[in-house]
Amino acid sequence: MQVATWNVNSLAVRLPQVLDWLAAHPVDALALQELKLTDDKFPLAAFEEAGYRAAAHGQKTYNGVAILSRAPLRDVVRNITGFDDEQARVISATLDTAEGPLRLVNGYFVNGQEPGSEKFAYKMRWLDALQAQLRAELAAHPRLVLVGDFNVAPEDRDSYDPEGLRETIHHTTAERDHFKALLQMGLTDAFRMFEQPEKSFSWWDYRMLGFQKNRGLRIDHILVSDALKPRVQACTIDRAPRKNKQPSDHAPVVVTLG
DNA sequence: ATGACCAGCAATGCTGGA
Repeated sequence: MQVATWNVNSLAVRLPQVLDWLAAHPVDALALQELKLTDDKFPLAAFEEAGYRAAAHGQKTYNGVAILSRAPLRDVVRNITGFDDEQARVISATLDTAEGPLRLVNGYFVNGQEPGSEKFAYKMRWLDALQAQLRAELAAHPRLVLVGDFNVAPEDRDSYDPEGLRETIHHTTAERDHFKALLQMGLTDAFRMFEQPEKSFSWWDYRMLGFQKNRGLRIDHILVSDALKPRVQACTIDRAPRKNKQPSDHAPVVVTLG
């Protein structure tokens, strides 16, 4: 089976591209971020016609996440339990797949703008809360996948300019330590289980010909639990949608589980 | 040297993204 993640930067604008992509890549589940729309505007019928069930957690203008799944969804949890948050950034669900239940946690991690800022402090608090949530989720659901836009480039090789951008947003030691903490609780970065091309990125700035010059970051990730790790067969970034007219600035990431 | 793009909201200029 295949699970994918994609920050679409407005589902209202990107819906046709998402449907086109699903037609070409009929993944079993797709996690979306940055819907930028309320749940009453979520295009459920269009996804159902494409063969997917869906659970969404949206808000006006900003953020918003959703899970699409061919298999039935249950036990949907919105946001982080016990963490009071105005922003719609997390949705979790159990997928009843043919291979058994799979817990999918989909996050649109806080950007954080600039180290030292109030938004960065919120990012750190949010990451602390997410860690606690994931410990509980992992204890309850050994077969777990954490996906989304992490807004963290975990290592130097995940950035087009690791020296020039050292300790700037997405590159700080504090953010990378949070990412490492996720790995230490028994999650594995599926992309790095395989040999990958150098300068593999999942996001490119709209400005400065970022994509054309491959000046990007790898900030969209798929982490698998220990129970699922032996089943991971491939993990790739699909750069093709970034070449579309009116593209999202992010590309989809896809994991194949045996 | 600087800023350069895109989306939403709302009303033309701002916020936020990364």
